[in-house]
Amino acid sequence: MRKKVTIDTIAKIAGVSKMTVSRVLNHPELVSKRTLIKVRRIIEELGYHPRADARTLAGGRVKTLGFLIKSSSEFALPPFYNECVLGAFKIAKEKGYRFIMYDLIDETSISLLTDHIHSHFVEGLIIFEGVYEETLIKRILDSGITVVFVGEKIRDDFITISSDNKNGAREAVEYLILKRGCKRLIHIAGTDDKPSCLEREMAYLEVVENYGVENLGIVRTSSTLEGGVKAAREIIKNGAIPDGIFCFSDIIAIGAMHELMNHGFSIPKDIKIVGFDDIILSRYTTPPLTTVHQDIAKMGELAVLTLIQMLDNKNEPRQKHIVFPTHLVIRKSA
Amino acid sequence: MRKKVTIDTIAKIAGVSKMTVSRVLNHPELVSKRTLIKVRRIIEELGYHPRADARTLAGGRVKTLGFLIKSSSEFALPPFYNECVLGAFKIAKEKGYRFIMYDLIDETSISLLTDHIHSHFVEGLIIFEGVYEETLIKRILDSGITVVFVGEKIRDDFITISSDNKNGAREAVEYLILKRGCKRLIHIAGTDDKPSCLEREMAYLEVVENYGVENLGIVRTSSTLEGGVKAAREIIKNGAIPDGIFCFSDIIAIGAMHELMNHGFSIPKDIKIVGFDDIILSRYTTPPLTTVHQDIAKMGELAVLTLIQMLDNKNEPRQKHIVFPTHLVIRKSA
DNA sequence: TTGTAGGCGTTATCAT
DNA sequence: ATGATAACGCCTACAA
Repeated sequence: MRKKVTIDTIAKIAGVSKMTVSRVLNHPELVSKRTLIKVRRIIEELGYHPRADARTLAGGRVKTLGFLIKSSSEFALPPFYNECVLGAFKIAKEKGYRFIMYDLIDETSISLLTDHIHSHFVEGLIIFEGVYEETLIKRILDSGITVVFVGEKIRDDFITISSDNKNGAREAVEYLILKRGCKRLIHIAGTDDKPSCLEREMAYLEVVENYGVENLGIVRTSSTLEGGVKAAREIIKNGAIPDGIFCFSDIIAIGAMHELMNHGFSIPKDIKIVGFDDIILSRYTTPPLTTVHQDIAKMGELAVLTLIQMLDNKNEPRQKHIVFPTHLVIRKSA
Repeated sequence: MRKKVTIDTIAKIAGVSKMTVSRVLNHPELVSKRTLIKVRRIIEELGYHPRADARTLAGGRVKTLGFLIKSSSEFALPPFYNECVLGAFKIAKEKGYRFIMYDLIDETSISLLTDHIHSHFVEGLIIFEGVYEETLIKRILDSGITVVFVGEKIRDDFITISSDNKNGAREAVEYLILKRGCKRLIHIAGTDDKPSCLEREMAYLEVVENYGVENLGIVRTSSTLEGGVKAAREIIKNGAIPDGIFCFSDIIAIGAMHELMNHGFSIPKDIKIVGFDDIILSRYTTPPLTTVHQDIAKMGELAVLTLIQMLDNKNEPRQKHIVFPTHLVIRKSA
């Protein structure tokens, strides 16, 4: 292991002060062409890397964004986040920002985030749906770090980017009733009291009532494959078999569909199923899933764009709350 | 935003030196009970968080592990990693270590990792299968950071934890031939030249030759759902329809199965399909996927255990290369 | 058990 | 265009 090379090493060899080296790194436009080239060559030769900790301690920037998610028992990165993260990452990279995903599943994990916030190792945060405990959010906001919420409109006073849960759910249930002739419906709902859960559930209830269709009930379950399986079992056990099911999420729908078919039900012949999210996987199930499409990737992209704008210009966008439209994607499950 | 509180703030209020505060944080056993309580209370009251950057700069530890992965076009965290990461995270948490996932998909992303390495923001690295460019690995190893490789035995001189690709693949293909009576086989292989690809492919070739069964060919594709779809299309286009397919990975198998069924083939009736990995998803497809099980979660757990042992005791485990057994899980696709 | 001094590597600020 | 100096917040080493 060769000896450590610091900014001083470079400065000495180049015959300049370390400030000049620092400038080469951070404000090359303030350095003369000749020294710039010389210093850069030496940096290259010695494989010098500035220490980010010394840098942040001294007040420098790191151009790093944080993404707050919450893992499930099945997925370190639950599928719902996937495309949002993918979209966000794409834009971040384009803008020269790096990113870290912070899983907020427990205190150990959270301490990493708080460490990084206080060290200024992250400059801005995107808080995804699913992370919404009041106390945790409060702790984060108290640090004063710049923040954008994605997926849920849970705070009036901060930027949020969400999608039109109500209309999406409405369209799905109406499709089941009007186009597929369903008469006995069930909604598999989430377990949380976050807006997305509530709004989709409410829309379901409204539509069912509107059209005078029978509501066999609402089954609550966690948004996992296994959650879907359990919900399906419960439905089967109860004995009141619906001809249509509207699920809170695709991942639930996939689990439920699997279990239902396992028990000999044919989909969509016996039971029609509609999901919500339109995750990538939904195109590859058998039958492919009919679902409410959210443009999750675009939401991620916009979130990053907004965040970077706030960071670079230190101003807020005029519109605090953006709501993306949704639309039904009809495949084979309903 | 309240004024920033540093170790000095606490020290002054507590009427002690900042070293005592530092000790309270890092070596509480060296501090008298009374001061300990007093200082802790003040820390709590003011919500003081030590700055991790100042800490690492001064030589402190952060107890953070890094997980090196590579995203795909479809997944920010490809399913293959999922359970390994889940297992690794579990143990890390138990041991009081935090973790960061580093996606090494491009230079911007990589720069984050190198920043963190040089700042000592990560103490040890787990390098997963899929990250294996010579130059990149070399760069990482040159930094001198402690490392464990998981999924591939790509380096003789470092710790690796991998699974028995050869036997797994052999068992899968033999099952297809011996138990399911397949006579015309195809292997959908990966595109990389990493050991797992090579070994599975080689085993396929050997078994096919051994039993004098017809090898319709090897189709290469990327390990994504879409890759599986493309491979299936190619097979269909070529016109030589196999009665059995052995896939490099489950994710490929799921994509291929989907496309094949799309084209009217019945699985397993017309074509039998076997995957590799046994990712969670494989239990939920229709039909559920027959596949070679790797104990990915356990590999992740052991990797972390090993890494922490190396970090804490500064010694290497006696056995440098661990190979986990695999076994065939028979479900419905073959 | 506690305190003092010094340094970790970088950047901001003010000079020149 | 470049340099000197101080400061960032914490920890190690040594001293009391």
